[in-house]
Amino acid sequence: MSKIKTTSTNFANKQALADECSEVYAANIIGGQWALAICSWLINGKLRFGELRKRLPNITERMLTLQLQKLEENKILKRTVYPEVPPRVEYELTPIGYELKPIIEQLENWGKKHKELVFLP
Amino acid sequence: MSKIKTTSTNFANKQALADECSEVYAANIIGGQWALAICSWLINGKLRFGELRKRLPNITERMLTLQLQKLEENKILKRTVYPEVPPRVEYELTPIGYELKPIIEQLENWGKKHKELVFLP
DNA sequence: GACATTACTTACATTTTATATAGTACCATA
DNA sequence: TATGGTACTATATAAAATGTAAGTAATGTC
Repeated sequence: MSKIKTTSTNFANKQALADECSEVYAANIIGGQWALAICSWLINGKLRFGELRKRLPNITERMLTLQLQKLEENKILKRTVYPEVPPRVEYELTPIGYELKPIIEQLENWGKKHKELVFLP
Repeated sequence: MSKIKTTSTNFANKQALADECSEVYAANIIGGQWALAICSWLINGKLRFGELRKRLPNITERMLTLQLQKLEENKILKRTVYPEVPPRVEYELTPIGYELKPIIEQLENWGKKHKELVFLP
């Protein structure tokens, strides 16, 4: 999809870190700008492309497509195409995708706590 | 520190998402290339600048500095300068920083599981 | 035959993030 | 006076991620 340079230092560093640090590896998978938000929505059940787009008001179709593709490649979600016109495509978390649920919940709690700490006197 | 354009669409989107999604907000804080790795090391106790650098073999001093500054700004870690020559600077997680521990552990477990799923037949 | 609908592609521009390389300040010690 | 160690800073460049705008395919309905 998007072209990454496998000869770059950045690529090498990312690989090396991900190899020895599973938490960094995990963060690389769900760390895209929209990836976590997409997963958060899908935890409540499958959604169509257009439904996701509505729930992420400012996302462009291109970005949504890219993020969904990346998540599909990483086996976080399953894409189902129905042979209809106009097309209908549904996205659903895989089992390993659903296992992100407790992590997302904890991130949410930590985030709320951090916000209070930082923004309130 | 690094200059972000507060007038960009990207910035606006990030803000909007982080505002309504605390998990995305959290991911933005610990999602830097090296940030999570730094936190992972500091969970075991305070470290000096040079010690961190040794533990992250490929990081440049500039990157380490930037990430540490960002983490300090976000109150994830505390920086202590000792008035000596040559200088000695220690970095230590704050209480809210230490609260990342269970998240990091879960991310690590999930990452390991995901690796098995993807890389083994 | 023109049009609407949905889920994408493609080409290109901009913004953000990361790396490379060189330099600085401080002062104790040689 | 020169050297060494530590934790940075400055500037330039490369790479990656994100955004903009336009198009495509398929087919049922008007």
